[in-house]
Amino acid sequence: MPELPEVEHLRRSLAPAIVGARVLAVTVRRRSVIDRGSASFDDALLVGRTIVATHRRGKQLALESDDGRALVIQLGMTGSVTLEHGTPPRGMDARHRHVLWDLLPSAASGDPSPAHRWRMAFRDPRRFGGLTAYASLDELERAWTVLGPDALTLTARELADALRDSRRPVKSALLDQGVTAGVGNIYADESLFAARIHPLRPAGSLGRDESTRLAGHIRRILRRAADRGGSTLRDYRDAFGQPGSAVQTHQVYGRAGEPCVACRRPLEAMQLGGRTTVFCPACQHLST
DNA sequence: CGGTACGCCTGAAGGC
DNA sequence: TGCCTTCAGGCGTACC
Repeated sequence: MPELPEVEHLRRSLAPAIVGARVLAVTVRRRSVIDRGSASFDDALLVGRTIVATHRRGKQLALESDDGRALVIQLGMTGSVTLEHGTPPRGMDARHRHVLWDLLPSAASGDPSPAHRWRMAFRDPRRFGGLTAYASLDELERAWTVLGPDALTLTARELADALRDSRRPVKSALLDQGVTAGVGNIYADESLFAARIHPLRPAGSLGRDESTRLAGHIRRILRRAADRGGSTLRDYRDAFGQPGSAVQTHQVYGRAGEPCVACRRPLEAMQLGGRTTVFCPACQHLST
């Protein structure tokens, strides 16, 4: 389930290959995954344009074209973007490959013969993800105003400001993309465990030292996971089909009933806002 | 405001 | 082996 580290690693693996590349053509297999606004499919999907940059805010990935358009890719639960040269890798069953771009890398700009073409594929079996087209970077920026500060660079002050005056459980606040963008179920549990804060703690009850500690752990855990290529539970793959290894560093997620790495008592699971939440009832405190 | 539930979707996994 | 149920959860929306 892609969260910020998975999207950031995908961006890093994608960017060197697609920045500078020209979109020669696009194949749309399933129109419903695309929100193109008033644009045509070709315009929305950057046909004929050169990709000049990649951007990311939270879990959203954006491709910027040379005419100032932006295409946002959201992976949802099971989305992936892969780069292929020739035939698609095994396991990429066709019915979930919704959009295919034929790309001509900048290095081959003078020779558009098939030997130099790459194909970028958006695949998403469950279709919780999708593509959204923006006619300008201003429009993209406006859309992103609903997102809080990016979790990878979240400051203690930003987190404290966002949590203040809120009585909802701190984990619910972390999952709110308007509080900070990029934290999902896995890294919310991991960050709260690292900070020794109980998921049910009212967000506004965190002391200054606690919110500072929490912000630090969020940044550190997300950065390390991104550097490890993200958490591959089942679906996640980077642009070249490689899984990430961050799962090995998880201390609570997926470990309910197993001993806490700190105190050896069994980790507990509960439902919070419909999400499975794993925590250590001994190490993570319900009050200051 | 917050919380709860639901719908969207498919595939993996477990029970029988 | 195969059928059925349950679970996974990002995100938008309805409703209390």
